[in-house]
Amino acid sequence: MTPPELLDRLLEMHGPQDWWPGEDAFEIAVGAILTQRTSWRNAARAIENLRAANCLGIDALLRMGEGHLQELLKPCGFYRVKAARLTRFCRWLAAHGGFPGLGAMSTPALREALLGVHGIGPETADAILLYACERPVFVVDAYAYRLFGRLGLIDALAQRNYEVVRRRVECALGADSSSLSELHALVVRHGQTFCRPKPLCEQCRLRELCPSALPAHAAAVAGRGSHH
DNA sequence: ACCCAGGGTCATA
DNA sequence: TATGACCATGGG
Repeated sequence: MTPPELLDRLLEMHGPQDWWPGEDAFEIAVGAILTQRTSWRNAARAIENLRAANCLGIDALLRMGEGHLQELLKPCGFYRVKAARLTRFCRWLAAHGGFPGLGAMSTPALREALLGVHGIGPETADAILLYACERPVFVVDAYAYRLFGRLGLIDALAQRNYEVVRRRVECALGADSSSLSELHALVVRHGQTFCRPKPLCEQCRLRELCPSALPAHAAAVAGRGSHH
């Protein structure tokens, strides 16, 4: 199974996902930082706190005290580190002239610059690049490692290598930001519904994606018959 | 009382 | 290089 085929299958199963949930580029970037190892539900609560406090903007966010910011971020967890990360990102963004100022940078240069901001790692950087800047990069997350690994789409040796997985998908799909954003959104959706950390009986769905995946578990499911 | 969630950094071996 | 600890809240 190739990434384009996977995209087609996931689209059939779940339909278009309409990502990223965010009004503008800045809000999308804020969400990318706040949802680190955190459910979107909780990240959204923190974003709504910022909006209600009229602080969902680069200048307003930089003007408020760190303590106040931490209070608003509490619902999304890790609120002290996330307040610091958000502040550092805003300072960096302001120094580059906001999102319009980023347009002059090439995608590789912009990616390196984002990775240079303390608290922004590969996944957060790529989420900002793809969904806020609409650059053609693929966002690799825990769901992607899990699903790709179970599908045998990536070899076992490279299963935890971010760059290897990212390059593989980007080469297969091409520099098409809409396909790349749709695939990442679908991988998340599929992971939240069917591709759980610990295999459950919904692996029936996984077999639809790749009949040769998980032979042992597939056999167990077949032996038990259909659930649901 | 567990496990999980749209990561990243730091200390240690 | 590769694990483990840590950050912290909310839902199932």
